[in-house]
Amino acid sequence: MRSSILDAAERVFSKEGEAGLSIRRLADEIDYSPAAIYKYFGSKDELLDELKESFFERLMSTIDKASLTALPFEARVRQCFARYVETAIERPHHYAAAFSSVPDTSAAHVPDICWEEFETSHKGQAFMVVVGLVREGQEIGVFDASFDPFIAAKSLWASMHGVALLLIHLPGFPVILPTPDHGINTAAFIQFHAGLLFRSLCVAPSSPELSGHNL
Amino acid sequence: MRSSILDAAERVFSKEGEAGLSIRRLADEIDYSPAAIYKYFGSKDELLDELKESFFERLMSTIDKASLTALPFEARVRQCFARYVETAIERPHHYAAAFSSVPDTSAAHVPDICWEEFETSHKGQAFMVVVGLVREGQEIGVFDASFDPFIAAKSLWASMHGVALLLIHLPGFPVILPTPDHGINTAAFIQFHAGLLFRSLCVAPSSPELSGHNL
DNA sequence: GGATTTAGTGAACGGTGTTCACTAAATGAA
DNA sequence: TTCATTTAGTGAACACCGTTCACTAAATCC
Repeated sequence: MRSSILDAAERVFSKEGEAGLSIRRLADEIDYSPAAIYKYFGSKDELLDELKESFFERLMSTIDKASLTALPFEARVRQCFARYVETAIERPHHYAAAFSSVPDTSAAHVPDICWEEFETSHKGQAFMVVVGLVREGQEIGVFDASFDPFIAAKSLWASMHGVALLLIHLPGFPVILPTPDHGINTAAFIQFHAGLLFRSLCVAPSSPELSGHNL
Repeated sequence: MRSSILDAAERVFSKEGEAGLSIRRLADEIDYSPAAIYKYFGSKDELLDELKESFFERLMSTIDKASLTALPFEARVRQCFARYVETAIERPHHYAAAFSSVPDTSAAHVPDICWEEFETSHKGQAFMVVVGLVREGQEIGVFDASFDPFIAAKSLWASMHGVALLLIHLPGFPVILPTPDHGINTAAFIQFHAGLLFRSLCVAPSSPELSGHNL
């Protein structure tokens, strides 16, 4: 029963996002009264959180798996990057909704979320994978060792995040360009961006042709 | 009258975002009936679009002004980057809302928005400023000339976007870190990220100390 | 079999965006 | 000035929304 609610919610949310998902419609879909849902979920937000959580689990395991392949270092970094963005845009509503709340600025908040809390979250685990990659790159001498791996990882994460969200929110990005010559498809753009990020951490960046990924 | 509605909307939206902004509350605030608002705006969305539009005008003129300063090239690029992100997080609800719609994937959309349309929008103009910076860097021999300036500009934009949104949505980012040594404030993080982006386009990247901005 | 917990309901409350027939005031023309 | 017409603004309603709560009916336990 509980899972049939979640299934219906997942189905509707994937297709139409938060806008299309109402308790009443959900109840209709599973042939129960709206009030019935509240026997299994405290609120709509609680239900939504569960959807997002299970999506983040997928996202997390995706990037984790990508980081554990036997590929050479650069290819592995690119793989992580690409899989992250691909998974995000695969379920645009999930990814966008997971970063949709704007915390109240008026509250005098000393760090609202502490490290311990963050570390155990799926976001935190995925973040640590990136930190690990930066460290690895530094250890094998490919990345400049003077970067703080945590701060560098945050930059990388922010950058991936930006690509994912721009692909989600801007239809036609990255295709639209003044002349057709500049056209580039999504996968190629992700690779281009990954190359740029990799290059930004290198001691002596590779050539901008980006390891043979011609555009 | 029309502008008094917009003023009230701007006031409420800045503080509480889309969640706190209802037609009825707006009507209350300006001592008119809810229906009165529909004499001046076709719908709530139309009203919201006007708020976002005027915000994007500010954002656009901010980055434009930053790109026209007499600073040396790298400092100017950093300035553009920083001003963009600062302006975005100054009005978090505006910036986040401007990128909140998830287009319907089911629609078989050939480019939903074409270049001509994009070019004349404020987003498009800001984007062209970035393209111009990339070109300038290539002309003076600082940036690698083999990058397509349009594609590179998209990467830069996506990256800025990601930093802005992560700062908006994640309270405590970029502060939270496992040990206090790794702590970094927002302004410093923006500069760090700008340095990384600059480096990623350079022919021979500067040292990772990032031109003296110690962290 | 009787008491008790549980699943599920229908109706309501207060909220939302939006519409529409309506009034009352302002405007223009004669 | 007077009458016609446009305009600004309203109140009530519609169809939604999330949520609550007294309530029934079935299942469970002793």
